[in-house]
Amino acid sequence: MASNDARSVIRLPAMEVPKASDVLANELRERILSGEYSEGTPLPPERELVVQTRMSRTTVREALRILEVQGLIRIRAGRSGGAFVQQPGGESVASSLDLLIRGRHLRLASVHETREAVEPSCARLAALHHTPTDLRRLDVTNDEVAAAENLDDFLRANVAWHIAVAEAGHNEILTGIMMALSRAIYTTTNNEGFVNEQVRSIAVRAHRSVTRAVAERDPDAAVRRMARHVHSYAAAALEADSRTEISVADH
Amino acid sequence: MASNDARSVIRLPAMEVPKASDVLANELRERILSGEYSEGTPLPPERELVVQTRMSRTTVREALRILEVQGLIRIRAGRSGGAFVQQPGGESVASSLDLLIRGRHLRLASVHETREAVEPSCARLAALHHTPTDLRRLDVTNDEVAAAENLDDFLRANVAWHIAVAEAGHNEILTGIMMALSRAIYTTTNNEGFVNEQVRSIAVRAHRSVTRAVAERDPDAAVRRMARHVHSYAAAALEADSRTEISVADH
DNA sequence: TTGGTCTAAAGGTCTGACCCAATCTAGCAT
DNA sequence: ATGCTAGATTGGGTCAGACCTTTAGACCAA
Repeated sequence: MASNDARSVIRLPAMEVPKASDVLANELRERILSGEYSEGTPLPPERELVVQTRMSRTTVREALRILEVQGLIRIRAGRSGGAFVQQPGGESVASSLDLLIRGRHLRLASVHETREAVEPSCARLAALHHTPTDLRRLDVTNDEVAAAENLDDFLRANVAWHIAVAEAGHNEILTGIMMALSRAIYTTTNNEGFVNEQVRSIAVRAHRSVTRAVAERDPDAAVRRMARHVHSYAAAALEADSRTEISVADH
Repeated sequence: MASNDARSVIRLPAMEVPKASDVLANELRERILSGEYSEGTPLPPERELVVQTRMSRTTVREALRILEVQGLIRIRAGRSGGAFVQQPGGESVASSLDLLIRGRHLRLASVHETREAVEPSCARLAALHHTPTDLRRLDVTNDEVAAAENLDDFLRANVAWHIAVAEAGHNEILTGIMMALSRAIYTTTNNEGFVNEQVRSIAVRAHRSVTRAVAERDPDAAVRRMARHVHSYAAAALEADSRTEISVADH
C-alpha cells in the first residue's frame, strides 16, 4: 500500500452506495416533509412511478413501504386507491416509543419516571393554552373515569383523560410522548389488580383538582397537583409490582 | 340509514384483512420483542424464509423492510450477510420525533417547550443515578464546548453535553427524547447566528454549575439550574427568530 | 329499492431470473 | 512457509412480467 502512494495523487473518500429503494424513499420523504404536497395528495400509482423513475416495481414498492411505516403516506388498495400523503402524527412517535419500551424490557420505573417528568409540564401548558372545548373534554372524560364499572373501562377512560390534558396544552410533541407512555402504562397496569375502589376515587378527585387549576389558568397549581397525582399513582403501581419487568402486551 | 336499522338486528364489526407481509412482520416482531432472540441473532436467509413460510420472496422482503425501518433488525448484504436482530434504541424514537417536527413544521416554541419540560428532569435523574464515567463525560464534553472555535463545533459539542446529561440519568426513554429534540434544535439554531461569544461563555458556565450539582448528587439544584439554563437559551433563541417556523434541514 | 354483474383501476402476491457484495478458499508464485 | 490473487459461494438487491384481490362505479334485473 505505502509504495503505491506515489502512483497517483488522486485521493477519493470512502463512498457509500445507497439502495435504490432508499434513494426513492428519501426523495419522496423530502418532498413530503417540505410541505410541497398537502395532506391527502395522491402519489402517482406504482406503475406510473415505475415509468417515471425507471425503477422496477419491486423497488418502488419497497420505497412506498418505507414511507408507510414512517407514517408519511397511507396506502389503500382497490380502485381509486394508492398512496396518499399524510403528515406524521403523534401515533408514529408513540409506536416507536412503544417498541423501545417493549424491546428493551424497560423497567416500569423508567416509564413512570418519564411520565413524572413530562406530565406536569403538560398540565402547565394546558393551564396556559386551553380552549373551552378542551375544558369540556376534560370534564367529560373524567366523568367517564368516575362512571367506569370495570377495570378495563377505568383504565381506558383514565388514559383518555390524561391524553386530553396533553392535547389541551397544544404541543404535539408532548402529546405524542404522552400517548406512547399512556399506552405502555395501560398495558402494564392492566392485570395487576392494584386498582381498587379507593385508588379510583382518589384518581377522580385528583383529576378534578387538576382540571380546576387548568380552568383557572393557574399553571403553578396545575403543575403541583398533577405532579402529586402522577407521583402517588406511580408509587402505588410500583409498590404493586416491585422489581417486575413489563410483560409482553397481548396483541 | 335510520329506516334500515330494523332490517336486521345482527351487527358486525368492521373487519380488517391483514396483508401477508404484515402477518409475517408481526410474527417476527413479537418474537423479537419477547426477547426470544438475543441481539445479533441472524434471521434465516430470505430464500429460507420463503420455503418456511411458503410466501414469495417479495412478501418476505417487504416484511423484513418493515422491521428494518422499525429498527428491529439490521440488514447486511454479501456472504454471511442477512438480517440480524437488533433491540430498538433511542435513535428510532429520535427519528420519528424528527419526522413529526419537520413534517408538521412545528413552531420552534414547541420544541423548546418540550425541552424545558424534559431536560430539568434529566438533570434530576443524572444527579441521582450518575456514575463516575458519566461525570467524566460531562466534563470532557463541556470542555469541548468551551474550546469550540466556530459555530458548528459549538453546536455539536453543546448537543453532546446535553445528551451526556440525559444518559447520565440512565433512562433510555428520556435519552431518546432528548436526542430527537437536540437534533431538531441543532438544525434550527444553526444558520441563525444568534450564538455570539457572550452566549457561549454563559452556556459553558451554566453547564459547569449544572455539572457541579449533579456531581454533588443534589437533584433539586440540578433541576433548578438546568431549568434556568434551558429557559434562558430558549428565550434567546426565540427572540432571535421570532415567529419563524423550522426551516427544512439540509440533508 | 335491492341485489347481481361487469369492468376498470389499483394495490398485493408470485415466479424466476440476473446483478452486485462480501467472504472463503484453493492454488499459485515467491 | 508466506502471501496474494482468482474463483466459488452465499447472501441481499433489482428487474420483468404475470396473475390475484380489492374497490368504485355503472348498468341491469327482479
